[in-house]
Amino acid sequence: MASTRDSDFFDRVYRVVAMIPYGRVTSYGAVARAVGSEQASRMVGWALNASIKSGVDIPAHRVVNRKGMLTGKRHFSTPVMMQKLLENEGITIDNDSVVDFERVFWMPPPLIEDR
DNA sequence: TAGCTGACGAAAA
DNA sequence: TTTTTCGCCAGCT
Repeated sequence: MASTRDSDFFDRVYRVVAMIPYGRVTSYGAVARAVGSEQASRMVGWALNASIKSGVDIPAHRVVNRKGMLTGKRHFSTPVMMQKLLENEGITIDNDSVVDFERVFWMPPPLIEDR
């Protein structure tokens, strides 16, 4: 029943990030909004960080801040890893920022408590 | 146990 | 227009 909120916030973030399409990016705020806590944008990044440490395989590199800046690249194995992954998907990065950000931006739908 | 930090965002001054 | 402050929630020390 309804309820998948065993892990609460983090689990929701994982799910939203996991559904980001290939070659697309989204922002922390957008994810936060999708999970129901628009103001908790800080936690989104923190959740991704925790996910990496937890071994959860999610495209965290597709999540950038509101400006399209790769602020979270420093948390990856290497600072260039995030940019490299994005470029590998056809996204152009310039000065640690996503070029045509609004064009590749993907707005996550409201998370439906499935399961 | 209690307090600080942290991958952001938006509003106010 | 730019800079600063507050809010958010959970994990870590």
